[in-house]
Amino acid sequence: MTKIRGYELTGEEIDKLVHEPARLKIILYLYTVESADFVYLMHKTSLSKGNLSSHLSKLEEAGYIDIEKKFVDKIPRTMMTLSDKGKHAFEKYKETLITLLRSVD
Amino acid sequence: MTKIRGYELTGEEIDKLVHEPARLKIILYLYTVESADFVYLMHKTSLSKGNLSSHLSKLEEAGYIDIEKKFVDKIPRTMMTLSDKGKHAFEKYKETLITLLRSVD
DNA sequence: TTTATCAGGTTTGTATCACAAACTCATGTG
DNA sequence: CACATGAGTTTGTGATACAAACCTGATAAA
Repeated sequence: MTKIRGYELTGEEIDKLVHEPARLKIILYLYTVESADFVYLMHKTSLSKGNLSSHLSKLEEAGYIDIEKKFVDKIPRTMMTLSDKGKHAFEKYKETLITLLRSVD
Repeated sequence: MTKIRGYELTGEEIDKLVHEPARLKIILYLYTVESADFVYLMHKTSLSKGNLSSHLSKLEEAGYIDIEKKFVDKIPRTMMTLSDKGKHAFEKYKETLITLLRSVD
């Protein structure tokens, strides 16, 4: 851990990928549900299609979610699942943030 | 609370002004310390001068902190204090976020 | 069959914002 | 004086959140 003139930085760093409210919502839902489609997530998070799409791409790039594109009755259906990496990232983030917030008590 | 086709948004909204990690650190320190100068905050948060300065301005604009410029032995000294509004904002943010994070348990 | 419509996404454009480099301005110091 | 140093502020830039416009394939209507 870096030190600056004897002052420490606040322990753990915040994972910005999880921290962003839009993505945090997505992750929260996926964490409990295990698998959800695009439209469901859109309603649950109240994000626009475009916005949701780009956040999902970012999460996928980071390996936090897996995206599987199926066809159900010839209608495309995109299913999102939180990967193990994503789960761990969220759990760590949760720890970090709660600790940080509780540190004032 | 807004509803979209029967789906609810996640209760409380996240205060982005507090949410930003750099500002969250600042607020956390001010919350416990009640009053701190610029240089102290710089070291504690490990932010650059420029960065710290602009975050402080934003917090001041929002009325979350009070900035008082004094001279101590002819050296300028800027003291920051968390206002009541800022305290409440933080407390609400803390509640909101912990609730949100705990909601998966 | 051609045209329109719609569902399910993706790509593009833009406004905002975090951050650091460069600047300001006053005060020591040789 | 010239130069450095401390304490911030302003400016410039790259990243990013968001929505508007676009795309692509399936069904509906003419």
